[in-house]
Amino acid sequence: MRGVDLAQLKALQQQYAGKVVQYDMHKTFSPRFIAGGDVGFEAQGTVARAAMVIMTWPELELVEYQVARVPVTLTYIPGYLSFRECPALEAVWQMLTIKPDLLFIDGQGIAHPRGLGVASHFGLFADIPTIGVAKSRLCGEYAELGSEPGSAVALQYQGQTIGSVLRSKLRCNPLFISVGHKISAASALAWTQQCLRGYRLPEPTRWADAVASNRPSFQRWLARQ
DNA sequence: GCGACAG
DNA sequence: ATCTTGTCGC
Repeated sequence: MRGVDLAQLKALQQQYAGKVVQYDMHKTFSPRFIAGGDVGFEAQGTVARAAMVIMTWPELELVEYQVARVPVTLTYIPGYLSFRECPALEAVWQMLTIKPDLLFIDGQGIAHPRGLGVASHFGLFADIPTIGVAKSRLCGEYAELGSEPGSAVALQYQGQTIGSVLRSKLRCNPLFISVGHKISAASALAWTQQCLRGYRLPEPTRWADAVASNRPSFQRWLARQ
């Protein structure tokens, strides 16, 4: 699962990062469908399992989900996650009957050493607005965060603000929100907050994770269908 | 050289 | 990410 030249992937990241759009293409857009994407692994890490869920806005009701399994081509290397997960995400994306207007991806967007986390990389591929929602930090520094849900501080890296650190839920570790593609930093944070429903993760990401891991919450949803 | 390091 | 039971705190 190696055989690849990291210097070459690094050059690709620098090239792709220059194509990322960090502002709202449609200032007043009101999405009809919002999606969530997540990737898990099985068979001792040799197979990537990507899940994507489609939810209505503003109800945030699950209306479609798909799962794709693809052979892994690269081991996990911090900073190169997108090359490991994008093939599987691209596979589920093709399976979707409904294409979303906005997509949340589990992982960093531009909050990456070279500005190309998986949310940005996949956003360029799908060519739609994407937001990166990571459960931990890859790079950057940030000031102490308030304990109240909703409090947020800037994530800075080399003198630049690359994202926000958001306390989405009381007594829970914060989320690292960043622009994926075709959206502004302010919108990325605002849409994340608008998709919160009492849990640490915004609904799209939470359900994508539930589907990818076949969690009880998803099983109950299936039974009610 | 040493420590950090999305999922 | 994944392997996995109980357990501490609200």
